[in-house]
Amino acid sequence: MIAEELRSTPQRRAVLEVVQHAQDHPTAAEVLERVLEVLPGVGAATVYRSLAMLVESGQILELRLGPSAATRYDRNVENHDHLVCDQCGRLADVQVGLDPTELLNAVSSHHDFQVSGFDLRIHGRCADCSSATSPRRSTHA
Amino acid sequence: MIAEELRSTPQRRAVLEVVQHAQDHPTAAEVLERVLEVLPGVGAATVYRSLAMLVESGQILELRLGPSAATRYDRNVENHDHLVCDQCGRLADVQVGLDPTELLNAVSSHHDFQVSGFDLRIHGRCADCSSATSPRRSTHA
DNA sequence: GTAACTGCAAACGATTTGCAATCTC
DNA sequence: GAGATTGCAAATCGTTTGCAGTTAC
Repeated sequence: MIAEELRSTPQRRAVLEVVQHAQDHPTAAEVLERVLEVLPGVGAATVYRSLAMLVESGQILELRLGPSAATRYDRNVENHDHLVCDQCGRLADVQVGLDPTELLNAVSSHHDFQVSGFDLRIHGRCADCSSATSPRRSTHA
Repeated sequence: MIAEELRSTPQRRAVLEVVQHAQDHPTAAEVLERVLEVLPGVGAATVYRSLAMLVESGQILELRLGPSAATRYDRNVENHDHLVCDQCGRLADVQVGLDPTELLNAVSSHHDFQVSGFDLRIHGRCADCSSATSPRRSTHA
């Protein structure tokens, strides 16, 4: 029952570094790619394990889109929301500035649910996809 | 360039029926299971294809949670939000009553993004998981 | 009649896991 | 030195795809 200690290894530091410095929302594969530039030889499994650990400890966020799309990771832990293009799957951060603290508290008591946070996804079409003539197939679902 | 017609088949009707009558948020596998009770012999691929089609035509919603969690489907297309238990992955609908129409409009113009809708996910721990002594591993992430 | 749809099985891609060697505390 | 962590490879699992036969319109 003793809490396992979380060790600081070069791999974990590199993964965190990569995600925190990313300007986009990289997939695990992209994170691996970038980590490899700094720490050649790192295994994919290690990256997956590190990402899971960072998500669990709240240092980064994970975002899933369509059924067969890879999970993406987000450095920004500040309250912010996401713009999701349903057409091409592109992801962007937005600051909507919602503060539904009261609502969340209400939900919490009404539903016997311990709220830890929330995530607002705004769906639609990005500029590029809006201009496309007749959208039909979606990348993300 | 002629729009393909969408045919009404017993399989598609069954899939829609199952999702619309579900009280929970079934995965594709669960939908298949239930469809099989009514239409023995249906193939998994058909269920996946039907679900994708229903999502695309806006008749049902799809929800993805953790990295290796199966996509779940939601019959409720009305504006509503979700309670996501980070511990066991359980999902529940909530009516938070947010109406960020103005915010969304602002986002739309600020970001050159055509908003079609939004999805608020409230994370935390459900009653069952809250009572558990020391939560450690998460089902969904 | 014909194009769309189905079921099957194989293919895929993302993620996870088992394990021996290695490294951190 | 003990136990956590790593890298590799194999295993999983959800989802997609190719194709020949079938069906809806």
